[in-house]
Amino acid sequence: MSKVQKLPTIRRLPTYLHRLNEMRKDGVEIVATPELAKYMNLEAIVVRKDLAATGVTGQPGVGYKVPELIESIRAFLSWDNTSEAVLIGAGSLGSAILGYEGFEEYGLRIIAAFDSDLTKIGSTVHGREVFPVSRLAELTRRLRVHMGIICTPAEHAQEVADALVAGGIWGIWNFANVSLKVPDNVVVQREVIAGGLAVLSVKLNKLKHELQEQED
Amino acid sequence: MSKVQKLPTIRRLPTYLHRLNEMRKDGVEIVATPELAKYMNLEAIVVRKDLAATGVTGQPGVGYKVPELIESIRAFLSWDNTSEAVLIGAGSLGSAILGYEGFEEYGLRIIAAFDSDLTKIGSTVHGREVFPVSRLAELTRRLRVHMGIICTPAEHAQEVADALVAGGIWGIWNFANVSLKVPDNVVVQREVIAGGLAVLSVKLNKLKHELQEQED
DNA sequence: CGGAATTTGATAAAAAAATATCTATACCGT
DNA sequence: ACGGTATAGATATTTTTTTATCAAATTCCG
Repeated sequence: MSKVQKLPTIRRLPTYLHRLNEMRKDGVEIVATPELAKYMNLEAIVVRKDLAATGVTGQPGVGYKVPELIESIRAFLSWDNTSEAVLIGAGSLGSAILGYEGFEEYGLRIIAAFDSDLTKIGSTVHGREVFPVSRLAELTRRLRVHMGIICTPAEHAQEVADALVAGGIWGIWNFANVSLKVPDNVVVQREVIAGGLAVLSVKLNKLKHELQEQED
Repeated sequence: MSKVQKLPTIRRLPTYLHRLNEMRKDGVEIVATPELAKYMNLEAIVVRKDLAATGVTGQPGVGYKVPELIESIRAFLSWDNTSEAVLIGAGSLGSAILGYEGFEEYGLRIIAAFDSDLTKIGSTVHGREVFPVSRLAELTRRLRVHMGIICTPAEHAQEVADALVAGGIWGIWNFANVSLKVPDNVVVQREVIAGGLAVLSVKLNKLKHELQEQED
């Protein structure tokens, strides 16, 4: 399985997309890189390169057409066709994700939730029915869902992943703080929230040191 | 304000740290890079470089001492002294973050929550009292807190950021889907959850194409 | 209508990150 | 004790990402 290129660009694309959707709603038809760059806290040339990576072209001296940009980014990320997912673990994090309405913008629809807590089963969370995890593999297969979002405690994440694999899953978005073992033909994206905290910590420390130097 | 180096390394460090803490709890005293690499789904040499960046040294032919590694990573990230934070927006995402017990491991203690919902004020969420946002600037200053975690809807994030800045904040961890305007002496780390989804989408698509090629 | 300012896109350069190679050190089993 | 295997660390190389430079296209303003 070969490697995905332009990782940093890919990570930035959803943010452009979100801003562009806002602009379109506001009736903006043309946008130039300096404006997006300012929004993103990036250099304009980074933005230009990112947009070019998706295949659009702009008009020199003018900018890019907002609708074209949106389409190009969505196509590049394969977000032009909504894909369906199941979510496992309807605790506080799972509920937060189920309640987040922005995912439609990102081509994702969560169609069902699973939990091991018997009191939750049969209820709905943000409009999705909660099923018992014992039915996860079966329903994943029957619903022909290709993505699973794991929001369980770390200690149950591997069994959930196994069930998803048994159900024929293609991709797993893993919010549990563990490394999952899956076959080669399944893609896992592990979300490590503390990664951002680490970056913030280092930036803060750097700032602190710079201020101290100024005092000298 | 100069740039932070070794970003990818910094983002990986919390994951090493988490695993190392588990190992220590299990009584493991020595660890070698191949093992960590397997856990991280990385090449061993990446791990060795990452660890070296924090300043530790290992024993050729043996590995690293687990406690030393932990200390080195924590010191590098300034996580050896717990720092305090306030959280704004006690909705589902805010609650999820308040309920996450792993942050102590990452040197972070959330000491208070704020919300604009009058029915929440005075109650506690996962052990933290909820204060009205109107008191955010005042309490931030009085509590001498240096980090704010924004979990409000996007439309209120800027006013919250302004209040934090007024309260003398140093760093903001922003989970709202907007770009915040803050003075130069305040660091913002924006968490874009959809970035991970974008990476997953691209990987999935790549996999799909590779499978199709094999069929030919 | 003309010149200044803006912006894209192409090309080139620099910086950062990942990967490879090699050497010295330690362990393990015999 | 010895030879095979495993590992860290130093150095070098390659790849990826970011940044710079410049020409061509467009707009705006006088």
